[in-house]
Amino acid sequence: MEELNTPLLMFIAYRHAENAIFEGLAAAGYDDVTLAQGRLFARIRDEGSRVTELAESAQVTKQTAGYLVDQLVRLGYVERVPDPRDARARLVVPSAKGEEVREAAREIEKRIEDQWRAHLGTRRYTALREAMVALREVTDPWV
Amino acid sequence: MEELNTPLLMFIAYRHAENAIFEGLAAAGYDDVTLAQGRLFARIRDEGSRVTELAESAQVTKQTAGYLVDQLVRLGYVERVPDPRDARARLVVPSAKGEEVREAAREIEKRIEDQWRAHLGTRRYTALREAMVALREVTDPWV
DNA sequence: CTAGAATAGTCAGATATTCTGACCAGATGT
DNA sequence: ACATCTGGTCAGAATATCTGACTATTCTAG
Repeated sequence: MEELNTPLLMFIAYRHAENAIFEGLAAAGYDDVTLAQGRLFARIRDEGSRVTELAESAQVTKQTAGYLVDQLVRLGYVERVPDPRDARARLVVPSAKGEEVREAAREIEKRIEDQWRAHLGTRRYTALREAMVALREVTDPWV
Repeated sequence: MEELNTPLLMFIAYRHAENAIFEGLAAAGYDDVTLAQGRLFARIRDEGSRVTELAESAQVTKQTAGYLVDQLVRLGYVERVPDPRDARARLVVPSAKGEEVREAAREIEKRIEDQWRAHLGTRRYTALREAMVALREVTDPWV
């Protein structure tokens, strides 16, 4: 096994989890969502998110974000509701079906983390997670 | 700051590094490569890689990989040479210009890892890296 | 050694994703 | 109240990606 750089190692692990979640959801019947739609969907906060927020957090243009939200609306996973705090804005919130998906995704995600914890041992896994949280301070402009 | 799941934390860090490298290369004059091309390019091994290998490692179809390699050839970053071991196959190898880019990218990547190490402290950073390498055993089908 | 299966890669055509530029309506600051 | 900023959309183009079909070469089991 070659010596890969650290960011790439992180990407490998991330993508593994993403694949597992995507495939798990498809197996559970949620097979009409594409990866791009799913990535955006995963960014929606519980209270709902604005299109602009989603665009920033997923690092796409707001046009792209809007386009993907349209499709999620059509598929019945989210709804657009007015944002009471700003008449220009609308909040993208998960529908009932969307909440089901979120729950299912969280379930799978939890299984993956459990697998990782089992593989590394609780001590190392906790340290890893803690280090990733700390790293976010220098890697996430949205903190 | 909310509690993000571990895979997403990894993605955030990865993308930060990817952005920095992409922007750094653009600033150094390599501004004609797209992200998709760059991602594929980053997978090319020193000895050269086959299109099929690149496709597998980047998780795209071989058609897509071939399409991106075509563009990299046209931009002068890689060449296709016959694979002496298999007359069906051709190896994608970096050109002289491609080697320059690789070197520049490695340079930036190193600076990022140095920054991370400085932020976490050598002890935690080393532990993080070591954990990521170990994690690869359960997340990378290509190990 | 040879037929059949597998592998490396390409061509063609369709779909999905993403971008740039222009624009509107509501909010904010002086 | 005027200019500016912000949230979002519309239109059109470029990029990336896929599925399906195909050729050429290699591998494998008789």
